[in-house]
Amino acid sequence: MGRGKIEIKRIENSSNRQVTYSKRRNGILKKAKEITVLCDAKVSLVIFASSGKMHEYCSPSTTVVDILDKYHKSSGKRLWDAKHENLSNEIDRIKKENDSMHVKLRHLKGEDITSLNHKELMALEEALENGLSGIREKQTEVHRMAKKSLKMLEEANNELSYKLSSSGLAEQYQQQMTMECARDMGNGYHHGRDYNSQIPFAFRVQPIQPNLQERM
Amino acid sequence: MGRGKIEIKRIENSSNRQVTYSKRRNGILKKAKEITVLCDAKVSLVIFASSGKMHEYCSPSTTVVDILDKYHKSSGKRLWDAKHENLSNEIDRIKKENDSMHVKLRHLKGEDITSLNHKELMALEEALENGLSGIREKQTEVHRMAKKSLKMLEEANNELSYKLSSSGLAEQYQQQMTMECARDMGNGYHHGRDYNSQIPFAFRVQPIQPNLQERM
DNA sequence: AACTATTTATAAGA
DNA sequence: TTCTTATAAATAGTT
Repeated sequence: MGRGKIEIKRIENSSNRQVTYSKRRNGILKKAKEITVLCDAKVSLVIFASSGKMHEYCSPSTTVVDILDKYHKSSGKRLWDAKHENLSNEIDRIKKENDSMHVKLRHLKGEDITSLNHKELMALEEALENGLSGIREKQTEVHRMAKKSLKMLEEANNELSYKLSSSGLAEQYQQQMTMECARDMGNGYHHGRDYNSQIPFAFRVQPIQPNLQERM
Repeated sequence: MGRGKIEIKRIENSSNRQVTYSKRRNGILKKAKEITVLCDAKVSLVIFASSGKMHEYCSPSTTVVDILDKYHKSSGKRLWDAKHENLSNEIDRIKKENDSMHVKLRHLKGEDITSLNHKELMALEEALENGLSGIREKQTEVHRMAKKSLKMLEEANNELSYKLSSSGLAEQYQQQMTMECARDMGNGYHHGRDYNSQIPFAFRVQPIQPNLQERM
């Protein structure tokens, strides 16, 4: 429909193609609007030029999503499923990982080990021993730090007490108590006891290193 | 374009409307195909008649999903996000669970424990000790079962040997060796050794309980 | 569903 | 891009 008849095949001249695209695109959009009004139809039209630029039309009072939902139902073609598939696969993958970790955790806690064979039990035992030794090492270190910190506190307290006494406001009690506490703490690492619980609350002092308390 | 000009407004006569719909729908579909071929365009066209019947066109070598994916990116309109939200939320939830289990597993293996405080270390230690005792218990049990199974084998072997010898085909060697093996196994549970390795291969016999070997 | 008078879309040119 | 216009194509009303 124009000055000459054209064959329906790709227009090789790029600028002609662009012009024709623009005209025909407008034509289709117009037709889409018309059929919508004339015939009560619902239309979803999305056009991409080869350049990548997009135009769309969608009947008033609906959305592309609505149309596609209907499309989905009507065609039986699984529109969303393709998109969902990736997510679903990922969920499956993660769930599997999750389950296997769950099992491992339970095994490490000594639960559900009835189904394990000898080799697996040996591996578990070794893992647990390694874990335990690592943790005890860490605890020893924590204890060492606690002792060190206490020593520093003790010294600080001594100094303060000295200053207090020499300033005429002598107060021996606190210094004495602090020293007693430090002595008690010196007897090595008490497995399973809280150091803090061994110091009367009234004499607990903020550690010099900030946040040290949290790491105990 | 026809015998008379028409106003673009809803066609009230239902059968006229239906006829016009059918004609124009074909027109649009044809135009969509043409622009696809002529101009290298990608088109997704979905039309619903007021009756609910659907027609669609989609450029060759793509799918509606492809087009809509591009639409999605181009328009910035969140087409399936609503649909995906649930799945995405689930993924997030599971991933979090996953991460926390990962951390727990590493802790139980004695890794990444630098950030733990004293209380947490104590709890870990206890968990590991519990796990270890559970597993050692289990191993003891496995060992007991192995011994029992061996004893049964021994008896079976004795019986077989007896039958062999009394049938005139006396063969003492195997019986003797089997008894030696059993004696060696009687000295309690050897931590970290494989029972099977203590039995000369030639004299290993299928256990009476099926699959027992697997559970060792 | 076909026909056809008309309207509409658009190819080519400017 | 936009306008113009000759012509092809679409289609409204009819059969």
